[in-house]
Amino acid sequence: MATFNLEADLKARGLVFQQTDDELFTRLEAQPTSVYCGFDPTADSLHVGNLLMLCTLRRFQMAGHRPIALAGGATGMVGDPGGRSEERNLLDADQLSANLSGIKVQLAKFLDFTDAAGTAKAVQLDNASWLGGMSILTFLRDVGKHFTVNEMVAKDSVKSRFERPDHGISYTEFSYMLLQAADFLHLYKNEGCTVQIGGSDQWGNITMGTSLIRKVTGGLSAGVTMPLVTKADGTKFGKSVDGAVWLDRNRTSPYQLFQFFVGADDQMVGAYLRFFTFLDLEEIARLDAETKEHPERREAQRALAFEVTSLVHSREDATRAEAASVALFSGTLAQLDLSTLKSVIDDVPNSSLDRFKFMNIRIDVVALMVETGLVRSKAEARRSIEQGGFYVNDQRVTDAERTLTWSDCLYDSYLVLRKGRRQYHVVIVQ
RNA sequence: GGGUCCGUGUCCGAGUGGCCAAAGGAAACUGGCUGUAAACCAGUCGGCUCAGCCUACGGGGGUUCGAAUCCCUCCGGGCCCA
Repeated sequence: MATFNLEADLKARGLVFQQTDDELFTRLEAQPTSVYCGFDPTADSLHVGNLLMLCTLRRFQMAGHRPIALAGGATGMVGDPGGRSEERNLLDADQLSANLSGIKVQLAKFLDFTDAAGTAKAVQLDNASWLGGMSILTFLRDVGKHFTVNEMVAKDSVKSRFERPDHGISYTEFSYMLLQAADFLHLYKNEGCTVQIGGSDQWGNITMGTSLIRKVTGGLSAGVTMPLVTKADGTKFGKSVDGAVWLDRNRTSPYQLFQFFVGADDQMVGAYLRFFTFLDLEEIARLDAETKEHPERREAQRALAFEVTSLVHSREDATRAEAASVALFSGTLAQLDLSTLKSVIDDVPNSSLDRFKFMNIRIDVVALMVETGLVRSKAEARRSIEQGGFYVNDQRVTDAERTLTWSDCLYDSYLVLRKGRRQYHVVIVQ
């Protein structure tokens, strides 16, 4: 721990996008503090978009600081005006607490919430517990009074809304930055929290907080933002065929998570390794070189996928996901022995089919594709077949009218369906 | 409260009585080339019992042989005035 240099590590990894002042890391080195980062509790799971903050918070904890994962139970109802957000719905108490506990499990994979962490023991707080009961007058007097509308209007998040002629911004959303500033002030006063971290889109909100703290208490606080994670073409990171990539295994299986990262661009894989893994920098530099020399080996991507899957799920899950990937992408599916095939199935999207039913009738391929969820409609299924993009046990299906019988099964029990290059689904006949 | 403009497919955005399942762009999917990469090229991109039919242009109602397009009304949003 003592040897871990936070500033050097963060900067070497390209994690520091902006920082409020130059001395902040010096102060951090001299004195452990509490660091906070907000997470949106609108679902019971986080997604890969949250990964950067999770990892960064962990790096702070590694350096001896106390991470505070703030669930925006209150602010989550309001909505940050930055994105294309629409007015949020209020979460009811039951839903919120379910979400919080789901998220807590995931946070615990990255942060140490146990006493073993000593003074750096992580905590999860919900801002509804202080903002929820605050009266509007208290808020206006203690928070609103310290800001001019002029400066609020100048924030990028707000400005962009003004510039869109077809959409305005509600007063509620306009207030968001003040609520976040109030959070920081609360944490500063009650939790000894002097640093807030966030994505680069949070810069404006963070500086509102540091400035509120200065005005109210005269105290010094700071903020650090991380770069926006993108794909090589600059588009949004974190979407796959089925939408968001979740950290919850029931929403996105370890295999799917592994696959998501294995598909990383050559151009970005080095940055992702620095962001999302705890491999040391020499090892990452080695992988960079490997990518340059033998990109086709995808060694960096494999390492990335393995590390992230290990972090989010477990080492065992990562090993299994990797084995499943090797088996499916080795190109010799039909030659796989039964035990290998069996061991792979659980990790790949799968479904089962009743054996008796299957023995008596022929199964329409198109219908099967829809049932497995590989396609959303029969039309899409036909299209996929017409375009030569559908395979059963590695054999391209050329006829949309094709039906399957028991004899098409591998080892009398399995149908390995594939759409396109890499979307697999195993049907188990039992 | 008054005036005015707007609400189109996943998103952006044309269309202002028939030629509209609706231009164009983006995203996405598939194929080709590769390395489970990117770029590039090609195709696809509402659904179905698929040469036909159904559903769709904020909701509902109406005019018309015929409406995304016209009228009424409701909902939502922008701007201006009070």
